[in-house]
Amino acid sequence: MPIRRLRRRDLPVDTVALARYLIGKTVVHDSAEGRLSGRIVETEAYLPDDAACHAYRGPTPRNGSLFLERGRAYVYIIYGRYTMLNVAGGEKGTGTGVLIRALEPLEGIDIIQRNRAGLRVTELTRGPGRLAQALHITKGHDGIDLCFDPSLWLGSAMRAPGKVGSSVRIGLTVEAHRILRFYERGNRFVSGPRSLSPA
DNA sequence: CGGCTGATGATCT
DNA sequence: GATCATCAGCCGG
Repeated sequence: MPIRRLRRRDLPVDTVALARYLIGKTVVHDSAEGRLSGRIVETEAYLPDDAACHAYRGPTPRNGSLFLERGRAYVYIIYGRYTMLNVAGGEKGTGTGVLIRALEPLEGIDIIQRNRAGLRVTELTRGPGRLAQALHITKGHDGIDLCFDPSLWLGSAMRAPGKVGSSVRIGLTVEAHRILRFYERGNRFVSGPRSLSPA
């Protein structure tokens, strides 16, 4: 299966549908060191009526990318050190998106490991902070168009996704009951406690 | 494996 | 000044 760039019209407008759609798809970073890529195995949806969504209280300098057309990257830093990659969703101006929570490494694992000595392969891209570090994604990518950017982009599935499970989202203190997290069942690169992600 | 905790700085009020 | 869409390290079972 050759990889193909996802077009904007491929992306479902509904954010929950987008979060499910992205399972199995590919994140590609054609970096100066070579191609770094991974298969998306876990996502979370953040909705307009959702107090956990960064856009919930309206636009600010940080969250502006969530209000762009779907397929734009929303990249921000949490806890002063971890970078989070999101895909903006919905119609332009809505303020909604999907957090990429875990990847299965595809290409560039040697480059990734060179910078993360001592970490097991399964730890490299398990979790949103880790995957951004592994693929060398930085706040400089905030706002770029993942449907057109030459360096960071979304690709078609290299392998068809397995069954998709769902659960509450991880790490939230508000809206903690909503079932808006999606993951590929049985995939060992999925983050969080095993009890949240039954095969 | 699961649970707990401290680190750490950008962001917003 | 408070709040975090997290993680690594450490400990117990």
